[in-house]
Amino acid sequence: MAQTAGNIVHSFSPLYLEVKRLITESLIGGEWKAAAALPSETRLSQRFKVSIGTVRKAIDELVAEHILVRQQGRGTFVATHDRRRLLFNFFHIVGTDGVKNYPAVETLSFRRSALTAAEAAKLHVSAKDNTRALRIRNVLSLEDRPVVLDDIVIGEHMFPGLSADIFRKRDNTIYQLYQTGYGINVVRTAERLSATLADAESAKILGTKTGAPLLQINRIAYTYHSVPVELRKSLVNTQEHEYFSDLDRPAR
Amino acid sequence: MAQTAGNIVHSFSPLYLEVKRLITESLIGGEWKAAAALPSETRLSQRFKVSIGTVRKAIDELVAEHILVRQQGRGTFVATHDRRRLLFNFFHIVGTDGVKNYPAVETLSFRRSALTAAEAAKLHVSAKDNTRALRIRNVLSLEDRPVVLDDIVIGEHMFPGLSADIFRKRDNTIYQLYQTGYGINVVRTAERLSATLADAESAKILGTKTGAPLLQINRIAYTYHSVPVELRKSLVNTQEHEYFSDLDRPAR
DNA sequence: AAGTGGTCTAGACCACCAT
DNA sequence: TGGTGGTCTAGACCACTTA
Repeated sequence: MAQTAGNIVHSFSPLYLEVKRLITESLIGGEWKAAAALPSETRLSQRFKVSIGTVRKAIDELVAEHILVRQQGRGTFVATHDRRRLLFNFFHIVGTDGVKNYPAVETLSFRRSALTAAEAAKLHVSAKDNTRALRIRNVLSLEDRPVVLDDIVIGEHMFPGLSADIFRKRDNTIYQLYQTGYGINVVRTAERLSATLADAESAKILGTKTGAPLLQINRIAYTYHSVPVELRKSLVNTQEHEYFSDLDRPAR
Repeated sequence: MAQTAGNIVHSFSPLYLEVKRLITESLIGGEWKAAAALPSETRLSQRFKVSIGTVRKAIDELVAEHILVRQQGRGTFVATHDRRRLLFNFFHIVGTDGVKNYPAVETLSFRRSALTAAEAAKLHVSAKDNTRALRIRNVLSLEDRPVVLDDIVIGEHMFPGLSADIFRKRDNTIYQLYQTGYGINVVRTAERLSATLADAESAKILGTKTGAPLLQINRIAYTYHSVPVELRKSLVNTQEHEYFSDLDRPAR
């Protein structure tokens, strides 16, 4: 990394991406935990032996990806999965009137069982690892009415010791628990949506009728390097709520 | 704009945002048409009497918003609404297997009628303007099978002279027609999704049964300064296709 | 007052494209 | 070869937060 202008080794990639990679690796390694301040840009530029502008460009990208948060005058921090971030980045349900609210989560069940072959493939778990699945079913309510039925599947190996008790007693978001309890930072999700009909069970839970139309969301949540962490199937009663997709940058 | 470091007037906003604003106004004014090259960054920096870095920062944002496209060694261009961009930025339907294809569009009807009060409000049209609506119904097919039923509503005043003939005979995307034919550049959309049931008419068009679950997408398309341009209601048969929402940056 | 991020400048050089 | 965008540096100064 001891490169100056006119002396770029350039095996392949620009310096700032290399710096970004190093910062990312430190994040993965746990050098800076959730909500912690990174060293100042000046210090980072000394550490990596690059100019401050190069550090800024690396951090720019991590901020754009919502992995880091800058606060002028205070510092640069590891983004946390608090309620605010959930609402802005990971929870895409709003009232038909456009109002966004934080959902109340009730855990209906917490079970362990085998991963199916399809699940193992999506979670990049080798079938011969015999990894088991944690299966968590939650109901999300808005204004005291059930709106979303979530079925979460995570690999047991990534969350050693996670129990129903720990899960229920967390005092923040689920991804916050992943982040602070297991060092797993969800940085991106991919979702596929379709329309389906409520079966008897989901209809009952969501307070609607069998055969009512439901929005189905299949989500894969990823941590750094696009490593899959969680599968989640959501069934949404869209009678009074909708899924919004404003493709980033809400206010321009 | 004759500001140098240490002599910033700073009524309120940073220089690069002012430059961005000026570039945007030139885009709105039609100084650079679709696919046209902007002046080089050097020339722009001379024109605005700022450093090249400041111009770059302004353009950075416009590129992030997909309004401009940079090509190293060639120049910076006004992004066009070609099929490629449609597929990556505005068409969110993929096969259940994840395959993305460009849809074939068939126009079922092209009508003129009054705007409803709700539509006028969403299009920021004053009720007393008596603006009429163009209502266009399209079926989008993938692999020769109908998948999406689109109902488009646009204000007649923004598209003077647009006829069914012109609409049908365009040889590119619909937003391309807006852009090159009427100088209206769609730069952003907001979508709200819900699940619904097919009525007899939509079921027939989409080749499914009455009462089948359909994904409904209500879109508002905006041009610069968040001015609404188009309302679009899409009904999607999600038997073999899905809506994807990968929140920007697909590959990280 | 000291420290942090944010803006702006100026200049050198690299990577890529068209001719 | 000349022009374009892309990277990197160095330094000055502004805006904001904390103490």
